[in-house]
Amino acid sequence: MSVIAPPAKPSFKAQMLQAREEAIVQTVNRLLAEKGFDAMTVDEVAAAVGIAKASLYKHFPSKEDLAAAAMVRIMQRTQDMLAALPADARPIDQLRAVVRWALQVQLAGEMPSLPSQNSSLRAALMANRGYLDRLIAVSDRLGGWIQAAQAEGAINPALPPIAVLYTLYARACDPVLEFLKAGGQHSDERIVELVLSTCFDGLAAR
Amino acid sequence: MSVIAPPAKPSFKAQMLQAREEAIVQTVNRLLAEKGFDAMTVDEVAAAVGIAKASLYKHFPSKEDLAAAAMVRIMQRTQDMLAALPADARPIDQLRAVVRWALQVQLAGEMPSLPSQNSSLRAALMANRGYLDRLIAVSDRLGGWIQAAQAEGAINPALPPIAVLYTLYARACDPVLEFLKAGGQHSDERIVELVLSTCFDGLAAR
DNA sequence: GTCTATACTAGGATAGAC
DNA sequence: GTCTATCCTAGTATAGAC
Repeated sequence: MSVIAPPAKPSFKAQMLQAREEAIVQTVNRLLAEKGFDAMTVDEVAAAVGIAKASLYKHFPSKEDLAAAAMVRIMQRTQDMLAALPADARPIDQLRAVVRWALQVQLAGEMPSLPSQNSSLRAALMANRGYLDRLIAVSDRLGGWIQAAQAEGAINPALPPIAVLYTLYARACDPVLEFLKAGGQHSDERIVELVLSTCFDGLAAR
Repeated sequence: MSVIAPPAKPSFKAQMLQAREEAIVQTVNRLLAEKGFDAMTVDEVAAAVGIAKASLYKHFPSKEDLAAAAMVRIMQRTQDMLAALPADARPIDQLRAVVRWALQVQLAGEMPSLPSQNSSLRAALMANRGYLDRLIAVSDRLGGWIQAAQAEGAINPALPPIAVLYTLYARACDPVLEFLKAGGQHSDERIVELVLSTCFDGLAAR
């Protein structure tokens, strides 16, 4: 141990480092949303960030770790978003707000798609404590609202809560948004409301 | 032109050829459902069929053509299924029957996932007449039922028909089924009914 | 920690004999 | 039309100088 006391604030150099890493992760997040893990190449990431590929590997030991960092980031953003919700709203409204936010993130091109079952990314994520902890925290929060909403009859009580949870996650990455946006006939706000409507109210008329 | 008249029936050799190609396409279809286009390798296909990779390329000029053949096949199966529906049912019931069938196909591991926006497969499909024609035919059929169902108030008339159509296509590949199946808590029949319910009736209680 | 240059591998596609 | 053997590109990862 050094006798010199460490500085209370991170050094300028460390701040630069962290800023660079944040820029990298942000780029990866966007590319994951655009093309998915397999189609995204490390060359591409390096070019977009504006550094050499070898430099990337000084920050992250593999492509999987690179992507995992972006996945941790989006889960963290989700947790932050949940924490910022007004605590006194009805559970069903909390859930609608969460889904609305996720749809907006997706339309902004910032929502990485769900890693497919046998992707090497899936294995990396399931071994990543930072990711798993956040995923569980988010799921617990949503699960609480789901059960509360079912108890007060705002969500169909015949549905297993886990099925509702999966449905919400899936809607956050729903390809329908991409299709509707490509059609170009509706504004982003309208697309969000359409998908929200089909998710909570279904296709059938009430 | 030969003076000899061609045989009215395809030769034994031609039948063998077609049978082999059908076996190939069936294998490709299964692998596309399991892993998707990018993760599926041609080596894998060849091994599963039990022939050399070079032989595959005698039948199909590229990996994209291989996959396209499987996509044409699933669209053809869809058309056949539509043709077999009783003509006198209500439009909403026709739509429910189609989605139920698609969900069953997915649970059977025979539904290739939607090709993502920038996949090389997408380009190949959009240049493939056999695929496009079938896609359009199916979409027209479904579109007719959607509008009829809206006219009689069985589907929410506030939804643009195209949004309903995209939603139905997306549900046919919904990752929720995979998740619920992996959970192992529900039978296949129950999973189908759950997803059908969330699709048509939504999450909110009636 | 950044770079240039390179090693290594997976995977799509082809040559050429039979 | 099937095979074995090979080519070639793309893409992950690393070496080594500064």
